[in-house]
Amino acid sequence: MPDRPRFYLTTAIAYPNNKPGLHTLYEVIGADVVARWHRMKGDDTRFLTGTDEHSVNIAESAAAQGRDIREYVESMVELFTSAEDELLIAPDRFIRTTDPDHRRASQEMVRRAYASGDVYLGKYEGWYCPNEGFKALSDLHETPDGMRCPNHPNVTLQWLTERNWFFRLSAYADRLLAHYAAHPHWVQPEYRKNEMLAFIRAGLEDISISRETFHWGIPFPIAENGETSEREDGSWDPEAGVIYVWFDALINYITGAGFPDDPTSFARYWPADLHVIGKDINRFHTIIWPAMLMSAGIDLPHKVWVHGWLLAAGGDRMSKSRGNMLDPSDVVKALGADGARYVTLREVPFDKDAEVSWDSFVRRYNADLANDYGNLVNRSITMAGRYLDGARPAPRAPAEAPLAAAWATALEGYQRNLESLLLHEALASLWDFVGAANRFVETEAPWALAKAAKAGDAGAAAAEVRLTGVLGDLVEAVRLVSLAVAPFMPSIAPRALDQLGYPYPYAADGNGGPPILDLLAWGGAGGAAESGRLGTPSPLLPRLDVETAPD
RNA sequence: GGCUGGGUAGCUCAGUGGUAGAGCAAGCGGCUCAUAAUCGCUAGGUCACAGGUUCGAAUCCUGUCCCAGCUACCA
Repeated sequence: MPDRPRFYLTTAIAYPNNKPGLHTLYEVIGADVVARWHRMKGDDTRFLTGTDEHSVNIAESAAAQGRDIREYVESMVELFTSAEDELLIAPDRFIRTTDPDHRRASQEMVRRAYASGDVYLGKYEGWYCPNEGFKALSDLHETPDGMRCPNHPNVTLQWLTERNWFFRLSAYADRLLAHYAAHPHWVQPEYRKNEMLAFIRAGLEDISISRETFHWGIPFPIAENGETSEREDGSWDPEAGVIYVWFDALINYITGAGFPDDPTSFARYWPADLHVIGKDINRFHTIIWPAMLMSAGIDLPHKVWVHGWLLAAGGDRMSKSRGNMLDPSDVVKALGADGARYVTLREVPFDKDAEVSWDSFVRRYNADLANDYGNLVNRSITMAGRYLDGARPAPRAPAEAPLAAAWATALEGYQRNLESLLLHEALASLWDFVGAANRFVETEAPWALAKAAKAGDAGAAAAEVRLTGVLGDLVEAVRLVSLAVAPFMPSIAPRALDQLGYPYPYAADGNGGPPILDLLAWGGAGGAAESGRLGTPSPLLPRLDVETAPD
């Protein structure tokens, strides 16, 4: 379907060293919502998540456990794919840097940079921890006894020099600044862009892009003499070393689009519309990565969105070692996958950090999902079913339905905020409408109308008409909200539609079905709207006991 | 240390010169369709602190205190 707009988005690939916490998955949940929204809009959507599996630390962790690296990595990656499954994350591809096509992509990018004259042989010098390898200066402490690594305070560090390939990042400062000037919104939020601009203006140094002290990585494709390091039997000369981190990890975004094996796919999906990343890797994505692409003659992604973090009480960063992280499995167990997705994205603004806690999640779930939305669905279907004998009432025309105007406002805000990645604001817009629908019930008091309709007096017929109209509007409101929120709550949406007696036209990942904006018009249920019967009401999002907590 | 952003109701935050706002949590009342739900009302703030400009400052200026981010090779 070449006519459909395409939308390609990615998350940062995860480093599979531990079972992921909810703070790690936050980015993937947010990106999954965006992907589902585009799929439901009818865009040809490609969504990439994955794992970054090469590093000396991974190799050493495997060795420490006496396990084969590949077997070890398989087991670690499984933790990530199963966590994504639990949270209903639906990537079109889960890319692994150990995938064969990724190796080819990474090597091709090195070759291109070399061909552009941006790769040269030099020396990397730095503090070397015998237990851990080269250490960044920022990770070390200076003590009276010399430099020490925090993980091994009793080990004396050595200053070592290693032969290394370098990438001429320093040559790209002006071109990067020009790109920032020509595309003022390409890094968002704004303050994240400004940090990078300040960094570029301060001057860029070249970066090393190979290592010869460890071998768990993609073979560096170029030998010292500038020829290929591939040998006649197809193996790679270990003397050439391996590609170091950024020319490996960052490449995944183009591998995932089809580079270099599938030029047709690559032309279709690249440049990416959106990279969603965390603030800790901003520099790599908005300085190094664009320079690498420029060197290779490849267009730059349209937008990089830098999100913040979930913080523990007191503003501490979450981590396994601090013991303050939320286990996604616990949250899913308590709130359901839909509830976990909703509260995470509602409690944490997608452009800032926020403190979260088990209590704040439960409070948000109960207030928004159980009380406001879930109860609205339940009371609406119960009343319509009881007062109209199960026939689904049709909504009134927009001009006669007070809720239709409120919906237009809500949908506009929802869509605008969703498209600009303010996911928390998008939900707030939708929930304004949920509030309006609950107030509408109080104002119209369908139970009183139902009584009047049965009174058998002069007003009964009018009351009957009004009752049907009110309930029709209400049922329509529930349909609209439930469908609109589907990117956030992908398994609740079809259940809500089913209780309303509507079919759910989308696949589990949001593909297929008509463009969602058609269905989100007031009265826009299409052929399915014309007649039908209501399903059986059943609480979708049961209220939680506030005492519920893990452990 | 330098640069940037921020400190407003119990909690999370909006509010950039003109009588302090929202949501949640709390209290009271109404209603009964509903998941002890929902609707309405109430309470609660010397807007970090100290000066200054102004008829008037949460909002502008100066200083102080506190917090966060950035300040290059970790995945």
